[in-house]
Amino acid sequence: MSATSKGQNKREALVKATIKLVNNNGFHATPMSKIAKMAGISPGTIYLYFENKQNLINQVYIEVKASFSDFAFMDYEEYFSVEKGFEKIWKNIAVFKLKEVEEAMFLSQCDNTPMIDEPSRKEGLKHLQPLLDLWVRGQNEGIIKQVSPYMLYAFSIYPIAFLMNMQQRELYELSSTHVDEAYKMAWNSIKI
Amino acid sequence: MSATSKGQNKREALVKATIKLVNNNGFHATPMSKIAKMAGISPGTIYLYFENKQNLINQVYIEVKASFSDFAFMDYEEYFSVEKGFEKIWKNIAVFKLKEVEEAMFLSQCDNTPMIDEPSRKEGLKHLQPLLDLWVRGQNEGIIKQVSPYMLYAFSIYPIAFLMNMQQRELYELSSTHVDEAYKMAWNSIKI
DNA sequence: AAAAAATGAATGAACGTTCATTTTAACGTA
DNA sequence: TACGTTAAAATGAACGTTCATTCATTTTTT
Repeated sequence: MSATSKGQNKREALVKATIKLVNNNGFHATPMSKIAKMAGISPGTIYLYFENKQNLINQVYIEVKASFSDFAFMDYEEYFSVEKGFEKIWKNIAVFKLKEVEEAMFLSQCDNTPMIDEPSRKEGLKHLQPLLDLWVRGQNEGIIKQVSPYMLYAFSIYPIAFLMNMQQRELYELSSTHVDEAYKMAWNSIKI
Repeated sequence: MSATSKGQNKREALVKATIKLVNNNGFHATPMSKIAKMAGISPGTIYLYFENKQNLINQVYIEVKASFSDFAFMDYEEYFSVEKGFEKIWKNIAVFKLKEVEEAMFLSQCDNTPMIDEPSRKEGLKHLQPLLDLWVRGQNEGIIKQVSPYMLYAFSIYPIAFLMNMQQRELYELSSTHVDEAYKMAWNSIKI
């Protein structure tokens, strides 16, 4: 095995361990030593891949956010109708949040916490453009409500995070019927 | 000034300081010494009011949650029509989240973080019953969608937290027009 | 003068980070 | 292939700092 691919493995292991431990304990309550142990390497080795703890968390955030965005626009094409396009993206996001729970919870924690620095936050926001574009198109076609994209996001996408949270705390079971219900409510809240 | 009321003041100062510092730095990155300093007392004195740091944060969470709930049901009466009742509660919550930003951000961080222990989380959840009751009544009257209260909450109440977040990060300005828009979207998403 | 409240220096444990040392991989030569 | 040499990667004990918590002492109240 080449040094590079071995390096990739350790980096990957570090990222995975960070996500899991931060989910369970929070950023400042997960020591580098534990991250190292869970990744199966020595504490010192972390610093071959990341500058320091803050940099580690920022990088992990950016990467998870990117992977989320990739997932969100999987199989989405710009020539889709506004309604079909939205359905595709919404359901992608729902699948991600309900199946990739570790990553989704990690993002949710990062987004509601001062643990990520501002540049990395900005970096993570870049990828959502296609959805914004879709909404503008929908507004031009008279299909989507003429309100700020923040409003559209708040009422159609953001609720998924809450459902994920409840599902995770085992307060609520989201069957595929429920997901369909939820999608209808989401679409209903943004369509004219 | 009596010893009791002085004690209350110190306790209050501690609670306020905790909220502010945890908002800015996160739970584990706010030392007891800083909380004490901001509250204008000595570190040791904290332990006259709270068992330890975990207990402090749990208590603050429970109290802020209670104050949020009180605010949510201010001027609400059970004899209100479902629509009027929901509007009252929704707008109360909106005012709280947009005006009492410190407390709202604190709750948002607590709810997305492992910093609060499970019993305190449960404790904080108790107060929302009147809203659930209202929804059940609305469902019986055929006004409110026949879906889980989690779903109703996700699509009508939870979005306010996102708008608060954006407002706080100065990415979005929520005028009273926007609040009305948002209310209509919320009502629209739960009514049949 | 006694009791209650508050103090803040001291304690010991935990953590992020470093770096001298060891281990592993890569390469060149015969 | 086998061996010796060099470079790269990884290690983990040690360092310095920070922090939650305690308690002997001081200050305030009764």
